[in-house]
Amino acid sequence: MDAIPTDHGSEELPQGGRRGDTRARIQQIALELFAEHGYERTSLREIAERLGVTKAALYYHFKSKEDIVRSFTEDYFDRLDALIEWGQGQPPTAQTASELLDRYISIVMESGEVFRFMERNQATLRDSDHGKHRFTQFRPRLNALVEILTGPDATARSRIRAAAALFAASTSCMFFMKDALAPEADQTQHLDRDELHKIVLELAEDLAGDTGEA
Amino acid sequence: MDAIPTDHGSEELPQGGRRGDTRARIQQIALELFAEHGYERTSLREIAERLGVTKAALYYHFKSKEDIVRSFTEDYFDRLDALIEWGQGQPPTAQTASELLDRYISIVMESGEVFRFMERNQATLRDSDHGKHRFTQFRPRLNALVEILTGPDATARSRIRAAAALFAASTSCMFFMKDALAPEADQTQHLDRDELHKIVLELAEDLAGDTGEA
DNA sequence: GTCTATAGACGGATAGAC
DNA sequence: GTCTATCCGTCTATAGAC
Repeated sequence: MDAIPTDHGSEELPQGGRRGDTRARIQQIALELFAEHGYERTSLREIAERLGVTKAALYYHFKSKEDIVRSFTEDYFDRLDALIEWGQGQPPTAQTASELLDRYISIVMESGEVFRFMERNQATLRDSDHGKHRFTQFRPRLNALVEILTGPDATARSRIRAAAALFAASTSCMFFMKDALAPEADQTQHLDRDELHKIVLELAEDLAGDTGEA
Repeated sequence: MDAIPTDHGSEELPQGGRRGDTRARIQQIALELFAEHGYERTSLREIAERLGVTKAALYYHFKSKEDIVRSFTEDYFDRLDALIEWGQGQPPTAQTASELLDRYISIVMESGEVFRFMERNQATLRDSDHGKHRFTQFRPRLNALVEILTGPDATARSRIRAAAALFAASTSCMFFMKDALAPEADQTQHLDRDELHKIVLELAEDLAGDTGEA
């Protein structure tokens, strides 16, 4: 379902294909369990069990538990950094802002479970070893994105609104992509990804676009 | 700084008053560490150390580690439930929506570290024992708040915007209350609570207010 | 590539003295 | 109300056979 970066020559799994890449299966299961029950509450034994192997096998594919996390957050941050770099090279127009938000939403939606995992394990990520490296560093990236959206000399109000646009966009995507509204809700339940993307983009634009000059 | 519910007759600590209530001091330190380093990565030994007592002492005041968490989330959810109940008793007007958002923001801001803790430990809370009880249950409460904001027959778009308003409001409050914009930012840095409250309220109203009838 | 076995550490929690 | 001492479980990680 979600794009797990294979970071080495990956063949297509033939639809539910069991045999294939153990490494990818580890990532998939780990991500799922980390997101659902939390990083620390998910033991390697648990992951191994779900895969039908033993703990020791995991260590053949990853050098540590944290390394598993790195393997899928890495890709996400690479995309984000690419977006920032792109944004910094654009003229500071409203058009640029809209496109930035559009791309940002795409990244969040395509990252699928990865973003959900990060959202739900913030405390863990912030504290972990690789938190000191270049991953998990939300804050500087958020600031960079905000600056692209508002320009360098924006008021506090503008900055807050820009940040809120990003918060709202990503959180909404996460929340409405899987958990949906309510299990028993009757109405137009199946809003597909494109529909959701459109609604969220519009909402983010409303926030980031109003610079308070009225 | 933050309102830690003392849930028994609490006297005022005389300004930095060391001696007083050990129970309250445990809550304070625990909340701080849980929020900063994560619930699971914070051991009771660590908390005890910071207080200059031993682990065993903690068990005199709380029956378990999770019980410490319960002691400060309980109050937060009580306030939220009270807000929901209030909202459900109001006429479904734009005025009600604004006031709901206003009160919601107040709750988040006054909860201080508690909300931050919950945000950063979602995975843990969702999974924990008391997650099956009445705490940590964000989802049903969010749905209730959304329904008050939009009314029962709202479009998916309206609901998403209302939810986004709540997401954006709470996250913005958290983010800009302590971590501030950027450490080295030059401009109007010290926006006080009232100023922040106002900006966030306005932004939330913009989201929740536009029902797409234009 | 996967297994068995185990090291080595640390966690939450309790008993009972003071 | 706080301490010392300890139990027991689980965890990550590694060594080495197959």
